[in-house]
Amino acid sequence: MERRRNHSKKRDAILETIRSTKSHPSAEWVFEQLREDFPNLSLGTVYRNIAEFKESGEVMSVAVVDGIDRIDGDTSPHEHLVCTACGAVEDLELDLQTEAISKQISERCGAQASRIHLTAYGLCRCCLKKTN
Amino acid sequence: MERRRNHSKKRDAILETIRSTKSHPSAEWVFEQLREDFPNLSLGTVYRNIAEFKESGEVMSVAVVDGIDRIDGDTSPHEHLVCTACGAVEDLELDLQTEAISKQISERCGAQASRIHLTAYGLCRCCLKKTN
DNA sequence: TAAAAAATAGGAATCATTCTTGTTTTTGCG
DNA sequence: CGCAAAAACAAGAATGATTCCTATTTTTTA
Repeated sequence: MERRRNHSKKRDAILETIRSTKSHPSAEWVFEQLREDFPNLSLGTVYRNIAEFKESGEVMSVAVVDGIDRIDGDTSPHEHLVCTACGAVEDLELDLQTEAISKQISERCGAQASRIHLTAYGLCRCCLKKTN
Repeated sequence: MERRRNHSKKRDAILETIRSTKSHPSAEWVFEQLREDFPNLSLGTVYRNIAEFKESGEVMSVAVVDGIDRIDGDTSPHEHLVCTACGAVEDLELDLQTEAISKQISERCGAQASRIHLTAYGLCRCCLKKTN
């Protein structure tokens, strides 16, 4: 039951902004980035479009840091590090056997996993340096 | 700088309730469970104590499902399944090489991971049956 | 038992997110 | 083109989980 979507400059810009960063932004951050190009952009529009992107699978949320949802425009399988000091969310590329994990879940629990998220919590390189 | 903690029946009961379930409850759920034994219990007290348990490492949050924080009184290393249909959070026991993963993170990113969370999203056994 | 410290109840405040409504933009069509 | 229907939007109100505040109660200490 796909609803037809009209073209929208703002929606395109929102998706482009999300895709062009590796910062795993919040809705607020996306909004701030676009404020210059679209002075009358509404934060609600950013939230609404992000929700739609999530439904269509173009964007996924990867973490909730300090109560704020952080999203990723890269939906290919990869993992994340959440820095418990500065709140940064970074990409990881581990050799995670997601197939084997899904199989284990199916066999042991009778459940069907559609996505496997691995999130490491700790100190990013920057914050680790500062503790020395 | 550990603050001295007095003894408190309610705090003990809150921790016991959290530890005695595998449902990975919300604060609200814990509150409801204790309402019978402590008719004048305050939801704020549950939140405050959960926050303290998190700080002391006795409890950890394992997922945010539909905007609600879900906690676990079992802080031993294990993984979770979040059912995208009914919102249940279940324990998994996978053969995850967390040591090797932490090592990879350190070598590739220079970061120091203190916890590795693996969360699978999909259909639990019950909800999977219903889709047949 | 009395004062000091800690914990709580109750309710107000916060704040990310969602919803509502009136307006603007886009699209399809004559 | 010009116009009506559909979709998208701005602005701000509403929601709801969580946190904060303060007066009261419980626990500890001596």
